[in-house]
Amino acid sequence: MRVLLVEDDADLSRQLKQALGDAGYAVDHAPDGEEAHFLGDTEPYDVVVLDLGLPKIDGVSVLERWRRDGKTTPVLILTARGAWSDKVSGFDAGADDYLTKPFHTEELLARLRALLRRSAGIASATLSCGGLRLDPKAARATVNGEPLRLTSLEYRLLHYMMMHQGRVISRTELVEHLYDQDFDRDSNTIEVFIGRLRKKVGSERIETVRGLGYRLTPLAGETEAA
Amino acid sequence: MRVLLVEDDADLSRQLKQALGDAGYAVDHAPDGEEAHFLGDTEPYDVVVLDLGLPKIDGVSVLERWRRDGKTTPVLILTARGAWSDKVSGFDAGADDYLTKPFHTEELLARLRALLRRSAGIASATLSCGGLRLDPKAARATVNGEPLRLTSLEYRLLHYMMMHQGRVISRTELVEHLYDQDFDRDSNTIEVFIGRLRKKVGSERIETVRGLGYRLTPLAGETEAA
DNA sequence: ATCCCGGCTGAGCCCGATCTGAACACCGCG
DNA sequence: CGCGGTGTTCAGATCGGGCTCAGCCGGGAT
Repeated sequence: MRVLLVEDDADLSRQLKQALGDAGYAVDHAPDGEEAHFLGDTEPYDVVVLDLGLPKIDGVSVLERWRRDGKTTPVLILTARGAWSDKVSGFDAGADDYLTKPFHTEELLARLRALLRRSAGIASATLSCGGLRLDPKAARATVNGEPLRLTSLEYRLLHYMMMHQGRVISRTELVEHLYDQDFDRDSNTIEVFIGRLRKKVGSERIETVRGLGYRLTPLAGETEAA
Repeated sequence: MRVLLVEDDADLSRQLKQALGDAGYAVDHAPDGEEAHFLGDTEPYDVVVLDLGLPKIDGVSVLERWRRDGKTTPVLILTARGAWSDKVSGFDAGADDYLTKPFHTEELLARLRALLRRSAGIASATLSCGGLRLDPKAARATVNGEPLRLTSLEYRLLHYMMMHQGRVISRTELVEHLYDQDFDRDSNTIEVFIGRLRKKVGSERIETVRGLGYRLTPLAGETEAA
């Protein structure tokens, strides 16, 4: 999952970037509204954390522009304590959730998980695909109850695929959502990781669709229990 | 589906051509307005991606000429960031959608899908013909709920036929929409693929109209559920 | 009844897409 | 500085699918 963090305070930015990274997100940071608008326009984020008090262009305007342009990416806004009106205008502009500063990092992470879940149209907190389970909160995955030992990238790959199971996902799309901005395009890393993941979750669960990408599906005999 | 990509920047062209190809389109590329106008006039594209900043003849003029000549092919224009006026004149000239550079490939693909869907006058995201279903987003087709295992060309063929079901489609038309410019005309590939497709979806669904082409129809007993 | 022509089909070639094992580069750590 | 664990690169092996070919079939015209 890839997140855009829009925050001008350097300390807080550093801290959040660290926390989000630890939580397994690929993070891009924009220190002002201009940069934020540009990045949001350019890169395919899964979710945005947007501070409303920003230099150059303020947060609400950025959000309004994105929505006017038809972007539906879920956005969580950060407001100062007591800045009630900010919160309202933020929602009017199309925010999906908010958090007032100061807040606990944990809470931010929890809300982000909820947003991602909602945006993927998934109800329950843990993702499942046949005998495969993934709990974003604990960053833990199991096959038929057996815990899986996944590396960070393997986990992120699986997470993304589970959020988009049933549909073909191109290598390009994977690269764009697993890594932040600068990444060498023509590399076969994704293929290698798909291979490694297959060894761990069972090859049959990840189907390759020649010329298009990969698709995660429950095994033939498995019933899909939501 | 066949798309004309009009873009002068060599790097971007290569990248987009790749991405569009990956997404299953047959792509022709025109590096300048003259070539664009010629190709658009000559070949039957399903959709056009048109950069407005072009050498020789500029994009807006090309678009204007096409529209004046009565072409209704959906056109998506690419504009430079902040080139507000370009976007406006593009719309005035008859563009169906726009995207400002730089943009994300996925978004381009999504918009193209939307355009194609709109242009075929089909509301739902999935095409259906009796017990046959095709979901372009997931790149997946089913017969009576059973998923079909289709190769890339089989899928494209079926996709095109479903978008024009009920009508006779000539081999020539198929060739023109499934392949890019240079394709050996007197080849029986289409027949071969029609054959393969019949084996997978049921021969009766694809009727041969001798001397004219093929027609995709629901089976006799099937009611067409939209 | 035969012939002709368009259409159908099975087999097989060939190339590029994909996979895979192993080596290499990094990094944090003791 | 050596080590374990990760991510990335590389090169060769493998595999699948698009295309061609040659021969068969069936309908309509003569």
